[in-house]
Amino acid sequence: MEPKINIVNVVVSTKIGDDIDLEHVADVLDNAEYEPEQFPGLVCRLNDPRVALLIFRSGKLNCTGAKSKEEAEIAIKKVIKQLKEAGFDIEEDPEIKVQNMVATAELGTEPNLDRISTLEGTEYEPEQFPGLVYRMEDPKVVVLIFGSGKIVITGLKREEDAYRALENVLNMLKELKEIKG
Amino acid sequence: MEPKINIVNVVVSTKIGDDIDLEHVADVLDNAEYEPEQFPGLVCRLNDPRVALLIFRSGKLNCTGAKSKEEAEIAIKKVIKQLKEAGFDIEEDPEIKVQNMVATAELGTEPNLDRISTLEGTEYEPEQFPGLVYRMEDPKVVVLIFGSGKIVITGLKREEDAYRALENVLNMLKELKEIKG
DNA sequence: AAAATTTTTATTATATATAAAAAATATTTT
DNA sequence: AAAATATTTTTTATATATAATAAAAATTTT
Repeated sequence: MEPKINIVNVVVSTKIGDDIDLEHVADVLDNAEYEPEQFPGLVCRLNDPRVALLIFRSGKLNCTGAKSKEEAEIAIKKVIKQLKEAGFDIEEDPEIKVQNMVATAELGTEPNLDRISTLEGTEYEPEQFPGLVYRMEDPKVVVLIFGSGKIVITGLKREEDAYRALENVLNMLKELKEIKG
Repeated sequence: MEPKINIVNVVVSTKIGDDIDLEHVADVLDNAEYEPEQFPGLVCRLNDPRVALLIFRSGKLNCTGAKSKEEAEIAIKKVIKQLKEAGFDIEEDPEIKVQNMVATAELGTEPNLDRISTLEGTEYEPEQFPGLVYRMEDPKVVVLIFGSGKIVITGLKREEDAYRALENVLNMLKELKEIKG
């Protein structure tokens, strides 16, 4: 039985133009919110795919909330189409880079967080936050481990690293004799 | 369609004896916790029915967490049986009084809490607590109204008052034109 | 004399912590 | 004054606590 990894959030960035008039964009994009004194980026929310896009005056763009890089690309294409139709000078097929992914997984056992917290690279303050924070070196990600056995892996650039990170956590539990080898 | 009321908690009180040695009770009752410097009552938790009983030196007893008066009675009978078997001088069939009931219900609409908060008898401080507090005069209960349309009625002595309280809230919404009359 | 202690229960917003990009502003350190 | 961080926003899973409500009991503290 293969360990199951669920990608729950993908953050990507790209560049769709130069010196974009965000006030103008706010008028032509229907789900746009632009409050420059609060944040320099314009926020645009799509329902399908369900994501949030941040567009900056520089032409740089972030997309958050997608379940895959492909989903983020579809969302970005949608916004590009709308902006081109409104007459903006926009890059049609920009290079999209994954900046972060968040994954969830299950350990299949209920770990003793107090025992794990004796290891290096871990932080565990249950009255501040119920999850143990494990900063892994290779792959360079952060894993949140919960008493339920559920874990959250974040800081991912590639999906395959989620499997390596989960393997590392399982091996760590074996060494702590939390799981039979 | 009849409005649906769910009784989620019933608190009852009774008196099962006089001058009870709680230290002794703590020894013979298996799920008992007795920490007199923390609280003068002995706490006993049952799994079936799932309730908590507080027993006091005076012989007075509270039962919380039951879903009905009958469930509370069954729980109390169970504890009485155990205490009698341990040799305590205990009342076998004491009078049980409902002191409080908590009910939940649904309004069937998502109310505007800000508008309701203009009415007398209401308190609404969303950053302190998300529910609006409505102190009703007749029946004398407190209703918590949430933005989801779910409500909590507490301070109930009789189940029928829950229906009257719900009716009152629905009428109030009609007058505020939150619901079509 | 009044308030806190404990127990139960539904309700739900918010805070807590994690990573990452973007750019503008606000502190902080040099 | 200049350079260097920190905060702002967005998303997402995870899971705790806390906020307020009523009621009884008896003890301690205010």
